Amino acid sequence: MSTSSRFAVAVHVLTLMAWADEEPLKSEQVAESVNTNAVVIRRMLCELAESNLVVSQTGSMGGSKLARLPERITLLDIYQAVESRGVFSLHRHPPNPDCPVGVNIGTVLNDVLDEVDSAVERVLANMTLRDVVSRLQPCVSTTNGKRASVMTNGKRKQVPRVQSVSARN
Amino acid sequence: MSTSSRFAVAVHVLTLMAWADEEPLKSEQVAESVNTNAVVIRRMLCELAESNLVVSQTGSMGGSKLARLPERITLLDIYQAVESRGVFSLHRHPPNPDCPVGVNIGTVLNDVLDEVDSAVERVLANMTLRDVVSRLQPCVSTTNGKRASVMTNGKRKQVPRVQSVSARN
DNA sequence: CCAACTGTAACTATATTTGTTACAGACGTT
DNA sequence: AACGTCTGTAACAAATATAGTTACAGTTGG
Repeated sequence: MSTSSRFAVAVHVLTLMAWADEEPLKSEQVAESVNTNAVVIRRMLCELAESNLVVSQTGSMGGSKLARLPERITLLDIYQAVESRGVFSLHRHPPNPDCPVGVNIGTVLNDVLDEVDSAVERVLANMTLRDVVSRLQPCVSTTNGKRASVMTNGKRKQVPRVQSVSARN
Repeated sequence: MSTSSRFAVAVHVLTLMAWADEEPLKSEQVAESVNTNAVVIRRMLCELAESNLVVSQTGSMGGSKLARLPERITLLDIYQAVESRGVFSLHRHPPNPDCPVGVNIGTVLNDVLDEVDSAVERVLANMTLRDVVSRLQPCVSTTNGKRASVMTNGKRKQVPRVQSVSARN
């Protein structure tokens, strides 16, 4: 149903910034981790900035970092920042108002879909960026007890853009 | 996020059949209420039939009706019949595996998205087609205490296909 | 002043859903 | 058995939405 990976990418981006602590990240660096174009990232960063989740600085030595601590950013904040519409859509064209069902199904469906949306939001409200970073930690190999840097600086091979193997895609 | 109205349409279609009781409906009648093409409806009916929610009969005097009573069809059944994928998608292209965040964010996100999906399913499992019909009733004007028929038989004007006014679209 | 950034517009590419036309096959009716 | 009315389905066109690209103005540190 969702054809959008905006939420996933937004969480990824902000997780990078939480990981980087206070150091501002350049859109180019972020794009390399997400494996997409830097403009796509900058567009998303603008939305996240509008919702006061990140602050960006223009100019040389610029970049973006979290606007507040990771424990104060919930996944609901992120969701609301980048996914405007609810989980489901109603009919593309309005049903026939001359049909007793068609004329009223929208009202009933809206109630149901609102319940669904609320349930989603409740789940997302219960997890913070900090939680995401914590869940990430055990997977990451560290050589010296300190975090590995977000990205190495050297040139890296482009990751091939094959279809993800995840069952979700 | 969801660009698909499949769930909404499926609920609409099945509600029509619940409303029509045992009388089989033709795809053309259903399409008129939904305000779309009959082939779109037939395609969906095939999916609903595969999930054993409706039974269809070919040939003259054919049509489709519910495979079981409305109180034994949950919205979750409908959702699973017509919406294959979860609520959110992961990255369109896999993240950079050379980045400590990129390599593991998918795993963490999958856990979160599974939680979201479960929450959605719990909500949908708690409502049946019968409930939808009940919620519909108070809105429908009946002239004699009996239900109005699903659609009048006469020619009707085509409903203009303007954008729905619902905030959800 | 220059180089390195962000912000943003305009456009293309890709993916997905929806709508349409066409037709084979099923099945009552006559 | 022929006919008209249905479903099932293929093949394709249109509409919509997301993602990716190029280009460039404006900001800022050095």
